[in-house]
Amino acid sequence: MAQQKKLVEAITSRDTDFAKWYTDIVKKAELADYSGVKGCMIIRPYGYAIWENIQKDMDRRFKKTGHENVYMPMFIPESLLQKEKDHVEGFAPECAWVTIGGSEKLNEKLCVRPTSETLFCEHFAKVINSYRDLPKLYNQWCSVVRWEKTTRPFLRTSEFLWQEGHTMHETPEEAREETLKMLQVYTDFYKDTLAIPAVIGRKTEKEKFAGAEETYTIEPMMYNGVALQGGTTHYFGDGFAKSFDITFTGRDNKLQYPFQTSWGTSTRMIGAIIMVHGDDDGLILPPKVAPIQVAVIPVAQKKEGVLEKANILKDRLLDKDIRVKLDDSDKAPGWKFSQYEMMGVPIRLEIGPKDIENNKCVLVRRDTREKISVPLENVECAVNETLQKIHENMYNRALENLKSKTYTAHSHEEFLDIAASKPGFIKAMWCGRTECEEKLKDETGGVKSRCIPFVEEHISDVCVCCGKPAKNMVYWGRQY
RNA sequence: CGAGGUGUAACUCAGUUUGGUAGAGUGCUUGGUUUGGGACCAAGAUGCCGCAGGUUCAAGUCCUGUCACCUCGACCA
Repeated sequence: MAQQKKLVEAITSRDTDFAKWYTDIVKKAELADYSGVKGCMIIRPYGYAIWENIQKDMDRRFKKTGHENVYMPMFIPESLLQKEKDHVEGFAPECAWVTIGGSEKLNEKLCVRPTSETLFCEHFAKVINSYRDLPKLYNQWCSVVRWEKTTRPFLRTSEFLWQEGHTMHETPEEAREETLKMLQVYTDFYKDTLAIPAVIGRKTEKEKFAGAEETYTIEPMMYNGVALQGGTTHYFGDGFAKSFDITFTGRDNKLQYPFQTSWGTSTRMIGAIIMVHGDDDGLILPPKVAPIQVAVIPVAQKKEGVLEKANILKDRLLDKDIRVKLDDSDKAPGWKFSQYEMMGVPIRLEIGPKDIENNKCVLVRRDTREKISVPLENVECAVNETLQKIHENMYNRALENLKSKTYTAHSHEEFLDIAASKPGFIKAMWCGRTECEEKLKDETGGVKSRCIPFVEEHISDVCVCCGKPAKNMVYWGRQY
């Protein structure tokens, strides 16, 4: 019992103070550290390894859908950024500028990219000449800078790592299809790799991306009922193409403007993993991105044969491409148990003299804490099956949380009541006017429209705010 | 940008009221005993007290300035 208490003291309980719990985990699981520049973080090896696994998986999905990786410069000349009016208005407040090179003041100041639409457009203008050059399906892995006022590790940092896809198409239909296709790629990735369910749909006029015609979003719900915009895809029409004078000769031998999309996800996903899956004992990592999938903990490791058996176990799992770590440091086993739980390692294998005697080892699941005795000859099989089960259980648990914290508001009064008392998503009808969104946000102290889902339910005939005829059913909620 | 808070060992912090040898716990190093849920004994190492000025015989402590970070708001594709 005394031991148990110590464990709990290590991290703030997530029900007591979710924000504190979050930063405790980031630090104690060694995901990231603060740096000397406000809002910038150091992504530590363990955190970066998660990002590498995310990258690997996503990149495979991008390649499979025909995309190529490129790299654009990190600086955008002011004149280039200003070519598209809505875009520059949206981003100007959060740009960082370079005004001096060496000791010389620059003739034109350079923006450190907050996103790369303008750079891609400038390049597209050069390389797209004929319908035969289309589609262009590009993606870039890089970091971007947005001068944020309030920052939090992974969720909102001044500089963050991300991928941004930029594509050009011959027709609006094809570009729209791409926009939705990539939203689906994101949704599949969240579900199949991160074990995170989400609400997906279209952003309202007020919430859409600067310069976009349509913005789509994937909105997972954190444990505490708060939404996180987990990824977005945008359909630009030919707006940027016209601003940047990107033209091609069509099949009809006439000059035309191509249709454009962009889409992005960032290291913020690591924040989502923490906040969707974690518990009071620390991180719980989805097996597919966990840098360590199995921690082998020898017990009484100085006794003859223990380390030897543990090493054999490790090698056998390595042979099956399982990411495994054998911890043979001289820390006490109990310390190691807690440590790997804190770090969210999906499976722990304990092996000690008692096990060896019986030709077994103890397999412990991080998600349920269930302990299973496994015959040594079945280890590979048991581990693989359990990893799969953990993934499914994590997804189902998160889905249950999302469902149980989604409410329906039939009236204005009910909307305000839910917003005040129940953290989560609210489904409610909306007339389509921005002023109603603003009013609801003011009245509730921050509840905003999340998205208009692809399949809308009919809750009532009128807007939950103004009582005028309703156009859409909207998901509402607070966000990070 | 507003309000509040914090800067002292690797970490968490005490010491600041009332100026007088730089502290504790954890961690780290070495040796030994241990090992199935954060072990124990012994011996060690570790300081620009955020930074810059000032007052004083004497400053972690008082004064002025400055920088950084944290929390909460406002803002945030």
